Amino acid sequence: MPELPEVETIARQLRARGIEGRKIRSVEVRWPKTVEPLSAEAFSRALIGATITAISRTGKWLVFSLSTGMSILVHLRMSGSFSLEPGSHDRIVLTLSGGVALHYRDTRKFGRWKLVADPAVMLAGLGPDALTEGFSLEGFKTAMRSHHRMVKPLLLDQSIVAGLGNIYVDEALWESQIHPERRSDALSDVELARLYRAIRHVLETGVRNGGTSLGDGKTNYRDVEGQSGGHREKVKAYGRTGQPCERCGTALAKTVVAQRGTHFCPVCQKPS
DNA sequence: GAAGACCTGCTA
DNA sequence: TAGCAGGTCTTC
Repeated sequence: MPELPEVETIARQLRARGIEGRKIRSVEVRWPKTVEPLSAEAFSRALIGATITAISRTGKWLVFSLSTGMSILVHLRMSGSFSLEPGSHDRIVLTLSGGVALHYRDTRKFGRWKLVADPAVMLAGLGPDALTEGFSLEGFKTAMRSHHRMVKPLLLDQSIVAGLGNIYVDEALWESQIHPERRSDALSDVELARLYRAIRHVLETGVRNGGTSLGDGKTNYRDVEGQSGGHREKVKAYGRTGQPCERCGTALAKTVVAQRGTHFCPVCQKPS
């Protein structure tokens, strides 16, 4: 569930809650498959005594830098979240100095924690993070034109741009009025520029609003404070099937593109 | 490309 | 009860 804005919100909140600078006193791995590539025991041993020196984000990855020189890369996948309070579905619990406990919660158990010596190696397969300088209009145009693929699955491909997921891709395509099944190399200069701006805009707006969560069930995205994110009212396309397009009033449609639910305006976002 | 795997829980 | 979910990887 979490995409770039949700992961960024979590990183900021963990920093604001003073997780940086704390020492790891104990580690409880309740779902061993969450941890890679070590066994739960070896993983725990490697963490105990280390201090979390910094928390950052690249694409959808959270990076915990440790005083040992190692880093923990955390990918939340579909249902991962963090809390300072215990809850159901806690898969890893870190007890930190100062009486703080960090609870990693993950209902569906898809999330992964990787202990690595050099995060750059793991993150090397990613394209530029969508909210950094490295994500340039020229680079984006080149990447899109070097493939002959439908634009939606290409935007979901983290090696092109890192950070987009199903919600924000639908939002960016709606905003730039591009049909999700258009071929990436058939987009005009103007369309690519519009898409580039839309990507940055929807992600920045998502971050500003603290992320997006639809519905109310507990499988939805939650930030560190347990909140569902204020961006849900701002969504223009995702999950709005049958509701009027804010530009033209046409009922928004839902289809499946590359096995992903896809929301779009059949009038504003014309195929080919 | 598509389909299955990895998982659980909510909705229709 | 079947179908669906914000992600990614593997195997056709």
